Parts: sequence; C-alpha cells; structure tokens
Amino acid sequence: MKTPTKRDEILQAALELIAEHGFHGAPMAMIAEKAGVGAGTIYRYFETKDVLIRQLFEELKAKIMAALLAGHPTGKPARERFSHLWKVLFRYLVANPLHHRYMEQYHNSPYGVAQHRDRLLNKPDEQDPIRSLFEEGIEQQILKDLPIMVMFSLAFGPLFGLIQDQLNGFIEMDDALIEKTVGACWDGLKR
Amino acid sequence: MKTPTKRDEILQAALELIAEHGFHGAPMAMIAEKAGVGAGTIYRYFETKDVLIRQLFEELKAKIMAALLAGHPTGKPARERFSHLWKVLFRYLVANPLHHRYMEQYHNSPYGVAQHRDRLLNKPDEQDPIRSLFEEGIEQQILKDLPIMVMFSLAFGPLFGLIQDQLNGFIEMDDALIEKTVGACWDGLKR
Amino acid sequence: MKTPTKRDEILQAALELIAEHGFHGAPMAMIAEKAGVGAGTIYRYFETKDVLIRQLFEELKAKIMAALLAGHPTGKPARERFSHLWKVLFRYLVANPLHHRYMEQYHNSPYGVAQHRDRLLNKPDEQDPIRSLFEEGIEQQILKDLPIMVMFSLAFGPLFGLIQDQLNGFIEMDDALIEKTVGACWDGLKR
Amino acid sequence: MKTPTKRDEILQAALELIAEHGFHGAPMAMIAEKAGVGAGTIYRYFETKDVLIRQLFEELKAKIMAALLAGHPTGKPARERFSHLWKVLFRYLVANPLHHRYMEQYHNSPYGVAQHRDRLLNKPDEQDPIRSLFEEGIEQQILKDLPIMVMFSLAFGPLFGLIQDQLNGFIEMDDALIEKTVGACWDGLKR
DNA sequence: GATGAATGAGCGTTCATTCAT
DNA sequence: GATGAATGAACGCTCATTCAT
Repeated sequence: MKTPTKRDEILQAALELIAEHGFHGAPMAMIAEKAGVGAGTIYRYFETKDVLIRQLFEELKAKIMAALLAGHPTGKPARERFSHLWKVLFRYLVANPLHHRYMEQYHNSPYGVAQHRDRLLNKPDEQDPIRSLFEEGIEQQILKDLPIMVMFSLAFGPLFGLIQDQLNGFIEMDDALIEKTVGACWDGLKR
Repeated sequence: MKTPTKRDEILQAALELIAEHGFHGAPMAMIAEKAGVGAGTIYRYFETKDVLIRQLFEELKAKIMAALLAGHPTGKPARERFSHLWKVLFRYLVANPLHHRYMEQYHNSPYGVAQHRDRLLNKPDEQDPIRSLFEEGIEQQILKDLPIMVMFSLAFGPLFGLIQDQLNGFIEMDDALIEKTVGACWDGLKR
Repeated sequence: MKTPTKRDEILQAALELIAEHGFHGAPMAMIAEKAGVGAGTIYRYFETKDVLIRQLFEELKAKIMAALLAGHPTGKPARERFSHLWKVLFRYLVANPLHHRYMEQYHNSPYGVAQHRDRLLNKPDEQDPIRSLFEEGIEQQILKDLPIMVMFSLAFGPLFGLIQDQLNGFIEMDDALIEKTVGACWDGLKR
Repeated sequence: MKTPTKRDEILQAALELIAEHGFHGAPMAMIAEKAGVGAGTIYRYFETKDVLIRQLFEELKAKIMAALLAGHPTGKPARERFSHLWKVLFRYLVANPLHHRYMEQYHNSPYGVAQHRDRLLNKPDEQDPIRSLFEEGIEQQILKDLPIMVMFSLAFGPLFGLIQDQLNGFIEMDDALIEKTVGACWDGLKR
C-alpha cells in the first residue's frame, strides 16, 4: 500500500464529485478543494478539465478490465466462464457505485459519443475474454448464431439495468438471485 | 394537425439541442433562437431551465407510453404481446433517435437521479401492459419466477444497448434480426 | 449632440484605461465598471477583448484620418499643404493624448504586428493627401527623389517623437516653434 | 569570450521571448525553460518580473550607447560625426532587431512611462556625443537654433520609423539610400 | 403577452511567486 | 545555490435569469 499521489487524490475527488453531481456540478475549484490541493495544481497533472475527465474514464475502464480478467477460469466450460464474468462485473459495480455512475454519465455525454458500453468490453486489440467466449460458443453451436453486438447486449444489458436498481435501492440482489439472473441471461444466449 | 404552439416549439428546440449537445451545450438563448422566440419568452412557459428539462422528459415519456399502448394486442398470448411491445419500443426509439438520446442523458444525470428507466415502464398508477404481462406470465408459470424488476431488465436491458449501437451505426437491425432478438429475450424470461 | 451609446461608453472606458495602464492593466471588469455597464454587457458589443482592442484602433484611425482631411487646402502649393497636414496632425494628437498613447501601444504590440505607423497614413485605396503630396512633389522635382516610405519617415518621424516629449512635459511647442519645426522637416524633404 | 553566466542566459531568453511575443506573452516559466534554469532561479537574480524587464532595458541601452561611442570620429566636422552616429545606430538596430523591438515595446508600455526614446540619447550625466554635437553646431551657427529636443527628433525620429519598415520588410535600405537619408536629416537640421 | 438587452455570479484557466528539498 | 511543484488571486468569458419597453 503506497500513499496516494497528488494525481490520485485529484482523480478520486473528481470521481466522487462528478459521480454525484455530474460534470457541470463539479467545478475545478471544488475538485481541487476536495483533493486538498490548490486550484492551479490540477493543471500540472491534467491539461484541461476535458483531459481529466477522459483520463479518469480510462483509469476506471482499466480497473474494470483488470477485475474481469483476474481469476478468470480459462479452459473451463463456456457456461462457467460466462457466469464468472457476469458475477465479477456485477459485484465490482455494486462494490464501486461511483465507478458505475461515472461510466454511465461519461457514456451518455458528448465525451463518450464515440465510445460505448459495448466498446468497453470489446477492444479487439486486447485479450478479451467476453468476445472469445461468444465467438467460441457460436462456433461450437452452444450459443445462438447472432452478431457479437447482439450477444453483448443480451448478456450484459440486463446487468447494467439491475445495477442501477440495486444502487437506487429498488432491489437487493442476493447470491441466489444473482445466480438465477445469470442463468436467465444464459438462457437468452444459448441455443 | 394543429399548428405547434410556442410551448411546443420551445420543447422541440430544447430536445434537438440537448439530445445533440448535452444539457450544458444548450444555452437558453440558443434554445430560444432555434424555437424562434425571445429569450425571455421561455420563462413564460417554464419557470427555470430545470423545469423545462423535467417537463420535456415527462412529455417524451408520455409519448413513448402512448406508442406502447397503441395497437396493443390485448387478449393475445403472452409471447405475442411481449413481441409486440418489444418491437414497438425498438422501432419507436430508432425512429425517434432524439427521444432516445434525451432520455438517456436525462437518466444519467442529476436530473434523473430519482427516476429510472424501469420506472418509465412501471408506473403502477397507470395501466401498464408490461407489468401485467409479467405478473400474468409468472402466475401461469409461463415465465420464470423472478422479481418484476429483474424481468424488466432481462426483457428490455438488451433493447437499450442495441438502440445505442444502431444509432451509432455499429449494427443494422433488420426485421429478421429483430425477430430473433425478441426471441432470445423471451428465452431469457420463459421457464 | 447625441447621447453616447453603450458601445461608445465601453470604447471610451477602454481607451482611457488602456492608454494609461496598457492592455494587461485594463481588465474587462474594470472597463465595464468605468463604462457603467455589467461585465457581460461588453460581450454584446465585442466578441472578445481582442476584437474590442482592434475596433477601438480602427475608430481612432478613422477619426485621425477625418481630422487630416478636414479643411485640407487642396490645390494650394505643396509646401502649404504639407504645413497644414503636419500641424493638423500635431495638434490633433496633442489635443487627444489618449489617442496618441493608445495608437503607440497598439503599434508596438502583437496586435499591431502587421500594421504600422506609416500604414496609417498610407492606405492606397483611400484618398491619401500625404501620398499624393509626395508623389506630386517628386515628379515636379520640388522634393528629393526618395522612396515614399523614406519621405514619410522624414516628414512625420520627428512629429511622433515630439508629441511624446510634449505629452511628457519635456517641451512646450508653441505656434512659433511648431512653424519652425515644420520648416525643418520640409528642408529635409525638399531638393 | 567568457561563457555566459546564468544571469546572462536569463536576460537573453527574456529578450527573445518578449521581443517576439510581448511582455504578457513571455511567462516566467517560459523564460526559465528557454534559459535552461529552474523557474525559481530567476528570482535569485531578479526580485520580480518587473525588475527583470527594467534591468534588461538598462543593459540594452548600455550596449547601444557603447556602440555609438565606439569608433566615434571625435574632432572631425559636425556633419561627419552626425553621419557616423546615424549610420552606426541604424546598422546596430538592423543587426539587432530583438533589441529594437524590445526597446520599442518598453517605451510604449507602462514600464517606459517615465523614460523616453530621447532620454536614451540624452543622459546629461554621461558623455553624450549627440548632445555635444548639437550644442556645438548651434553655437557655431551650423545648425538651426532649435531646442535640443527638437533637434533630436528631427535627427533620429526618421531613423526609428525606417528601422521598423526595414525589419518589417517594407523597404530595403542599402548603403546608398542610407547615405541619402542621412543627408536629408542633416538638411533638416542645418541652417 | 413577448421581447432581447442587460446583468453578474461563476466558470475554466493562467502565471508570478514561494518554499521544501 | 538551484530547483520545480505548488499555490491562489485574477483573468477572459458564459449564460440563466430579469425587467423595461
């Protein structure tokens, strides 16, 4: 455990304020204050507010990807890998509600115009366990033969909606319910 | 066809500008100009910009609900009703991309903090064909026995993601693909 | 005598502050206050501070040109026309010291990089009594055969230096001394 | 040739940046970087930016004075001494355009409010070849009997304008033209 | 009712200066 | 002595809102 750098403090402050109040509800001066630095200091680490917002997005994306890859049961059956991925992502976002809210705001704003939820899980230049899972499953005729994009939405579209509901207190997904829901998503995908 | 009132022109101008440029990319003066009215005139119809944004949301929500109810095959089997609802909603949002983008921005912003996508389809004080469909289906043991919220997400979560992809040009959902996708969503719901 | 418009008040306030304190010693807020308007009001009349500075320059230039042309003894001998022009310009700048200081600051700044003192007196697309005077005098072999640019500097270079001195209180040019000085400049020009 | 000290490097960097971009286009951090020193280091040599700007002015003034005095044909006729001074100054400024641009910016800014071009050539507490030339010439009735200030402007006012024109590429003063121009200035001075 | 000129608080950003290392 | 990260006051500019016409 290293002590957080000034850059980290700024990113954390920005995350908290933007997740809660939106991009224009988080003035640079407020971010600076929350981070415990001078207003000008932010600009030593981030050229503009836009750059700060974009880099924060990249950091969060990387953390989520890392969570997805950690402990991935490579080599196990498709059904098991799917279940693992789905649950890891669900639990990550429930455990990190600010990350979720930030990502959602980012995607639905001019910043994220060219980037999309699915993109997040679909960088072809990286090892992507989700894409491989789908491609493999389709080839082996375990899964329905639908475009990858449709597969993504069938698999993870329900997840994002349920995260919202859980974070907003409309539902409490316990392990049993999560398990059932993963099963239902899989039913949508499989032949 | 009635000629649009000044209020309508303002709402339409706000819709176009906000859907494209976001809330803070649409100054009141710009909305006024696009609507062909004076800047001060907006305040005769909407107390503040916040109120305008909120009322526009309500109007769009009402229009979508109206579309969902129009031509609904009451009395037909659950599977058929589901398919109808899903396709009507999909086609409505593809045909009205500004509505979709506005709703998404609204939901993922401080404005929409207390309102949610599922809420949109879940006002218990209205006749709600979706809720009845799910409740009925569960009772008749056609559908999985899951909380209504989970059912909603399983059913319509994939839809919103696919709308984004379609609007962003990443996929072209033709009638056949839509049909298959509805089928896959149904597979996720049914026992 | 019409009452000055808001635009005029802003230009006048800018002239006074910039002439005395320089471009960066005259914040927009200070100009606004001196002009008796709100800070934002300036931007209804001038897109940016740069535009304000440039338009003020153009206004002053036009006023000086107008003064030069008013009462010009067209048709009179070259010597007499020269004397008239020189004295009118001298007196105008002494009477309007802010104009002088503003013009000098403008010329010696990135704003005026492409514009020059001589340019001021040398717009070939306007009727230019100075240029005609020189061209005519050279042709008639009254004046030395030197490039027009050199003629300008010989004729008016001394003037600007003397204006500075007078405004700074280092010298008091009375009518007799002005007359002698014009004569000396003419001696420099003539064959 | 001694290696330049840190102080010299700072002054040189300031000269280049300010001459090209103006006082407010040359932040201390940029000057430091160009000089190859730390931002704080400048403050070991110059108390504030203002002091740096003023001391740079003094250094340049001293260099110009030195150039004027070097090789001065003391004892030769007034006409020859004048010609020498004029040409030395002209060539110095053409050869050192940054010096010229810096001096001009300085004079026409709040910094130079109390200092003036003529002052540059008129420090009574130094040996001043120009002042002596004029005083002597007037006494010997070679030159017009005008105040020294007027003599200065008649003699050197044209020079500064022509330097600008030359540096801006509007004129190319070759030796012959320089000679003629010196002659014209002399014609303005002499009886 | 309708207008749009006017407002000024508040924003993102810069930069002269300081000071711990 | 030298550094450069950190500071925060001050800048140019925007825009939701008001109000005299």
